[in-house]
Amino acid sequence: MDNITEKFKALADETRLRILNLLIKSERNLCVCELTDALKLPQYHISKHLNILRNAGFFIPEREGTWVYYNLDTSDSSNRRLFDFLRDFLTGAQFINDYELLKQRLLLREDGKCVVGFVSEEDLLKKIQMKAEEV
Amino acid sequence: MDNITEKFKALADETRLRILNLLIKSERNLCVCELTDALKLPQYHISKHLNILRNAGFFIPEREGTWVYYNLDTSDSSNRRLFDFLRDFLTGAQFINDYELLKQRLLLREDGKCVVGFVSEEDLLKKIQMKAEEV
DNA sequence: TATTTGTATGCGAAAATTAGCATATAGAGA
DNA sequence: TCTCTATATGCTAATTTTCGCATACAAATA
Repeated sequence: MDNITEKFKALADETRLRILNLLIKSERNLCVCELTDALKLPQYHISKHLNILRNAGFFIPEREGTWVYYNLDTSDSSNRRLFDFLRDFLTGAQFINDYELLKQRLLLREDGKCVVGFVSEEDLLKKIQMKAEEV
Repeated sequence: MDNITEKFKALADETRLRILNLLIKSERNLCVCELTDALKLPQYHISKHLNILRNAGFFIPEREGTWVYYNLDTSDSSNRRLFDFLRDFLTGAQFINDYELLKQRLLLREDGKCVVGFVSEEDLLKKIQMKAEEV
């Protein structure tokens, strides 16, 4: 299969576009549990789609302890162009909502790192409030 | 399904990328028999994929007698961006070969219109030669 | 109206993809 | 070493997509 065909096949799935949406808009690496919480899908579901995107050459994961962070691979110029292209088109309500939830979830990071595991949406607000009170 | 997801699904097939490749590079409308001959696939195969691309909003067909010409819809700005993007990435050997064959096939046009039906690759050279001798 | 030709489509089989569940792996810490 | 937590994967069923064939449709021509 042609390389570009494989890339487009990787893009032809709503979950995978939702994952890329979060990585593109947040402009930072994200760990699996953050993605899982933001998209509210089973963790194995996220892991599998991440693997498909990785095979298509969109990113290389980095392990840090038990956490694995996914970064967009912007060293490749065709990837950069594709991500720029995507950024302007991931405008649907779903994509916006996902990113809003992710931004909340990222408030729980400490020193730029994820320090909690899976957090349900209802626990998220409580934790954020607790964190705010700590300071 | 999100609109952009549908567009990417439409792009996630080698035959459909090969069709778009021909329309993008030739920068002109193409009829079904020209596409069929250039890609050397069954006519029903081409028609079905054309239909999928049409539903994704990439073009609107125009009938002229029994012929149907497919044009890229460049009135839509997101389409234009997408086609520009694609042009630079449809560089595989298959895409180049397809376009070379199409260029040959287009030599049989008269007054910018397709006037023959299906032509096998071996008949193509003969017809081109006959045409050259006519003049 | 009958025929020819270019194009489109209905339908079942085959192939590819995705979802769901259970479970495995990897690393940190007790 | 045992446990806990974050992540990955094997397997099967379900869903979706594609293929292949036959045939239908549309327009031109006789």
